[in-house]
Amino acid sequence: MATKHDVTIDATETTFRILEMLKELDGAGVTELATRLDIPKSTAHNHLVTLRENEYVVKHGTTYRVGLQFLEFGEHTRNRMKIYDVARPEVEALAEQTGELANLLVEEHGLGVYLCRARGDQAVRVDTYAGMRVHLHCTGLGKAMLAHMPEERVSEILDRRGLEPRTETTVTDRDTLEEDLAAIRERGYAIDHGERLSGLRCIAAPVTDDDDVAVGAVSVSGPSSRMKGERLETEVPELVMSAANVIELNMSYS
Amino acid sequence: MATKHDVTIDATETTFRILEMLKELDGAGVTELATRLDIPKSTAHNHLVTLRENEYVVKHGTTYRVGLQFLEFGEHTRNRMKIYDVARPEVEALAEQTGELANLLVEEHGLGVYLCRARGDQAVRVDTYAGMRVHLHCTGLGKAMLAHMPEERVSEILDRRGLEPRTETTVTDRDTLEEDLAAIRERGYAIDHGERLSGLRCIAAPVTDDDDVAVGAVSVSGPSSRMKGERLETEVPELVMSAANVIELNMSYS
DNA sequence: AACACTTGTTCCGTTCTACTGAACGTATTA
DNA sequence: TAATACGTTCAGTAGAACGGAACAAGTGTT
Repeated sequence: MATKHDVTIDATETTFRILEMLKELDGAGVTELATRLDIPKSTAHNHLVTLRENEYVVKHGTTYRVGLQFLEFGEHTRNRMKIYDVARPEVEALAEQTGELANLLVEEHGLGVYLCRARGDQAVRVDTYAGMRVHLHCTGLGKAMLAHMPEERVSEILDRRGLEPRTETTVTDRDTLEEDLAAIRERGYAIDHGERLSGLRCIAAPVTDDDDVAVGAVSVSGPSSRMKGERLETEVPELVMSAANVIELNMSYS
Repeated sequence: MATKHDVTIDATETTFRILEMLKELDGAGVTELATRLDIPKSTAHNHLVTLRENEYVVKHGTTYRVGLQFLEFGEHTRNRMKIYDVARPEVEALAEQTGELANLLVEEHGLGVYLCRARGDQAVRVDTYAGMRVHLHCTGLGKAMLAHMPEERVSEILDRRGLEPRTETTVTDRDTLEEDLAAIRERGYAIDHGERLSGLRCIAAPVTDDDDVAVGAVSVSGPSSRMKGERLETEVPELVMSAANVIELNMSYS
């Protein structure tokens, strides 16, 4: 009898499995897709034809690729987010003031999603890009947000996404994380000592709504060699918190 | 017997119809979607549940919205395009040199897709954004590309997409367009006298591959008041063409 | 130049599933 | 409290997605 009442639509799911695989492989042919996903060639083919006719996929010769329509989708939804509109200039200002890399993160489905980033003169080259998803527990940005979420939501997220270690400094223990979050609430900003990428320090402040619930976070990150002493303790934190503050104000009044 | 052999998958198509509608409405409830798309509530609901479980859609209270996963998709595919990598710095340089708005366009499914843009100090505020799709015949960028495409491909595109007028200066006649394209080939760049947006002039140069087929185009656009005389005739065209040239070279060798 | 191999595409029968429309539960408003 | 509007659940059925094999088209090899 399988699973009682599963309202989920299989055809749609295989379509997206195909799209994800196409993205991962950066283009592929029918046969390769079919074998990788363990579906008949004809099924893969039908889905690809459907996607192409609706202009979500392009076909160069014999290989199919993900099309740019998704860029339209993504850009469109991002542009309609108020926090993006408001925060972008502040993130750019942060990058310029510090010379480092500045980021904006929001939460979705229990994961962090980078909305935008700006590079200062000295900014490190790291792997982050707009749209990228990360676990919340292993970034300063994520911890800043977790610190300002209802307790039940936090444990719901941690249950679902776990506390996988990424580097040697990643917090993998629930109690330790809880202490960390308390400290963040106390001092107003979060620090990340290479918890996702070793050697990269990150200072992040939450952006909260009127009920003090996080709707996002902004950060400045740079190499440990530069992020230390007075700069790490007061200078950058103050800039980041003030940026978050400006964003909060502009979110309320407009 | 309906339509002989239609391999297209209906479920997938309704899923995307829902997504498009969600995008258009900037979020909606089950009932609203169902009535707008003329499908049963339960159908809409099932699709939405599927989309949410796969994290393509978010649900705030009673309204569903398009999620940020598509941003990931779009950004990812854009970043993997060589022309984007190569052209972005050149587009930024163009914006700085001219103080105006600079753009990069590619073609997909017979439409132009903006890949990136950069704003100079004086840059006008227009509606273009990355991922946006436009008809090729009514922009300088599009005409620059059409001028360097196989004849059959051009007529295929025009047949499919038509020559809809957007402003009073839009070229709507096939022969006139053909003359226009010949002139573009001759002089090396395209001019757009407010053919998509009145008052906006645009100078665009094609980026071609080794076979002289367009793979994209770059442009500078500004208000007619500033784009005239020497600047319109030689200064900006030279900058744009030289940028296109640099991009072509960097595309071949790397 | 013919062959073997791989690719994408087409075909058709069958099973399973996506759709339907009504009923249910729940929240919001009068 | 009643009534409206909403999202959600339910079960039956028509029909569509799937599966496997056959076909076509191209590629590289012998």
